[in-house]
Amino acid sequence: MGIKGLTKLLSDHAPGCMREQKFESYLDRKVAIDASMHIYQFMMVIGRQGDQTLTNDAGEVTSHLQGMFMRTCRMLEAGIKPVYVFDGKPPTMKGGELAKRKDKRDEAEAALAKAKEAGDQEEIEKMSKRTVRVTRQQSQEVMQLARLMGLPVFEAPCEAEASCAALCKAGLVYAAASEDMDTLCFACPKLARNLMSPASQGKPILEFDYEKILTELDMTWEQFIDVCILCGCDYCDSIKGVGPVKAVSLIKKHGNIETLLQHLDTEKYPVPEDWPYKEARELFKHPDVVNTDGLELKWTAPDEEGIVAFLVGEKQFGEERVRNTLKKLKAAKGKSSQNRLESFFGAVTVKSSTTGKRKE
DNA sequence: TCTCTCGCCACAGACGAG
DNA sequence: CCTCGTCC
DNA sequence: ACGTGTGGCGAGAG
Repeated sequence: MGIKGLTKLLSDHAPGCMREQKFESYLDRKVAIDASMHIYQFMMVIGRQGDQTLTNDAGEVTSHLQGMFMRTCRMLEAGIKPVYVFDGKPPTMKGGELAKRKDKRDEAEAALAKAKEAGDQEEIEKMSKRTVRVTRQQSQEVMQLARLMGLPVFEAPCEAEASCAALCKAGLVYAAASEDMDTLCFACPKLARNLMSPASQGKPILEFDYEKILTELDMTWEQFIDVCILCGCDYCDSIKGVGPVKAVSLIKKHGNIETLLQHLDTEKYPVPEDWPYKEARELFKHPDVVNTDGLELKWTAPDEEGIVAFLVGEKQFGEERVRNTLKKLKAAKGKSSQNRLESFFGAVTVKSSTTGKRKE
């Protein structure tokens, strides 16, 4: 997923749309998150040895729950209020892209089988990462966990990113937190990247401001979408020889893809046959999303016993570990509201930002 | 020579004990 | 600080 | 039962 080279394009042509933010500034902020993407990544990485993952005795994979439980706790601990949005059905337009990926997967599966024969551990690990799948049941388990933790949860009718953008447009969340630049094509007012990286890499949060993108590029929404389609998106092929640089200059010159096509040297730059750029544009402009009319988002306290029953009872997590994690969460809750009060009354005491030692 | 695109590769969590 | 083993 | 994003590097075309 994504628009090829869009990050670099924006930092070249619209640097003002990007702003670094402190992690602390997200205290008490609501953000929409594409949960499916996170699940997918956890499945690839957590508890891996060869092609093994974390499982309970019944052989059910638990890597996704381990990852999501920890990450959700970290967010709540930091005072962030996440909404999880899950992917629905993929748009039919992804067909072409899909076929390609299936081929790649089949290749990886063959390579995996071969590596197993040969007992090549390194190759097994590499290939098994490329054949990861997230089942419907696994997604639903994460939904169940998220609800137990008191978060609002949505199943998007189609792509999760589009619904995240819709929640943001409706003012229900401050930003969509995603690594996927597609989100901006849906006119999402604010996109936050690296939201969870302070722990992993120490990168600051990077915000993209949609209005500033249009202002600095001096383009309309439609023109920006056309640039993204030319750069290369999931919905259709792009023109060979045209990348981010030419995409911007061509749209600046001609205004839209239709006009551009009339002037393009199709000898040098062959346009794909049956190129459905109009349909792609339509998907960005009018995606199928959750209905936000009269919608209210509510966060409630985690249901500790419910979580224990699920994770410990069914999935064989260590009870002490689970309860400990939830305890830390409770403690942090008091602290974060205290911070909020302090800043409300003007007592700006942001001190221990680096090493959070517990108080004596 | 420089610019741009493309293809191939690598990589990806979070915790806590020591 | 870090590396490394473990999480299920 | 659909499935990534990113950066780096070198090749090749213009």
